[in-house]
Amino acid sequence: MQIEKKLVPKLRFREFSNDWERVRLGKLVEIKSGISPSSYNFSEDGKYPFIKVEELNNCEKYQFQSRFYSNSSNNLIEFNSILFPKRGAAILNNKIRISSVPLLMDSNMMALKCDDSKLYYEFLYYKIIKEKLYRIADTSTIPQLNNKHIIPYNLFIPTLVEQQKIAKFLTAIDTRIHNLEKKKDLLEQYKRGVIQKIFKQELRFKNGDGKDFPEWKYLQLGKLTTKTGKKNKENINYPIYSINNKEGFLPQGEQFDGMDSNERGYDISLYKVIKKNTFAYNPARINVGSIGFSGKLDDIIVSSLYVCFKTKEALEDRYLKQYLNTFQFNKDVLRFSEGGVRQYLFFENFSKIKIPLPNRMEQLKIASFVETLDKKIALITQQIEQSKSYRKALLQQMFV
DNA sequence: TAACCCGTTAGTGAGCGTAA
DNA sequence: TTACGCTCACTAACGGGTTA
Repeated sequence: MQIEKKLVPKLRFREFSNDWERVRLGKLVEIKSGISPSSYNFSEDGKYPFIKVEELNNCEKYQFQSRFYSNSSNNLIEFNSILFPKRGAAILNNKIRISSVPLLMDSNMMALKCDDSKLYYEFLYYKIIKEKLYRIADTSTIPQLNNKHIIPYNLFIPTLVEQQKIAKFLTAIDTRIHNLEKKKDLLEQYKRGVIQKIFKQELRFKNGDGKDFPEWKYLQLGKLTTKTGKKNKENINYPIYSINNKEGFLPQGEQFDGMDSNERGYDISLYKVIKKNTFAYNPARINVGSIGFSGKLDDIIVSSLYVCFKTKEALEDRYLKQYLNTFQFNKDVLRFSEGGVRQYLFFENFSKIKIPLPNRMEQLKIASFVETLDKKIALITQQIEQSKSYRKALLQQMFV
């Protein structure tokens, strides 16, 4: 006997009980593709924002920050349309947004305008987020989505009232995530401001007796650090690490598509061995923040091009770690970098950078203070992740 | 014939290797 | 140590072919 699949989601509001209806998406939406920017005359007083795939990275569900505006109403996308990329890797990243105003868009994007009497646009928005664009798209060469994928796509929908209720519930969770992200932004801004004040000595700590700490010295990093980086001459299979500008030290396999230099057949006997509590940076990338601190990582190796160093007794690692994130340090990196097409900061010039040096007790006070802010930021980040997991679970269970 | 599709090329950023 | 080139991933944009 064939058991008919019940057409209702696992998780549902109590007041609804009807089966969901199977429909073809093509019958409920108007599909629009964007067109090439060469078709528009952009001007500062243009009425309509022009959105490219790139803009989807830095915008929120409804908010866009366009760099281009045009008065052309050619191929205008109505507000409350669902926007997403139709070509390229952005499909894999599932970047879906809703237009809050009429706008223009690039040829690599697509928009769906719902028939409001049958399909609530925010319900469709969450449905596509749940289904994921790449599952609908062709992914043979460059991922792409066309009308042929949208028109025959079958989905199950409840009544309009239930659609709205589901969408509003999920929107409330999105709002919570948005507020937490805003809070995190503010805290990060505050941290930047406070760090600036501390290093300009507009804000000073007192010692345990409530008295002022001694005046700061200003010393070159060459006097406060020692270059390290013994070669892996014995060709030992130490774990191989990279350093990137977001996470610092990172297993190289994670940075490069699951393959590290050893697996690629490179000569790791030239690599440098990193011990605990060592700083390392890429001299061609330190200008974008590619510097890391090994902390508890011990006996790992990095590419021969990295500059590695340890701090001397007068300089606390925790203090230096915070100072490396300051505007002043980044400014000095640019000032002391050399080169033609590409800028480099090798140890010789790195050593010339002067940094403010409080006594060790004050360095630790400063580090502890900033680390407290870091902990708060980490806590909010964790709350954001939890909310996102909750949202993901709901998306799985509230749709058929 | 306009709209759509999609192959292709150019450009950019990030990270690393290696010859001189 | 230094400078350049390579690879990979990604986006922007053009433009010729196809389709409705």
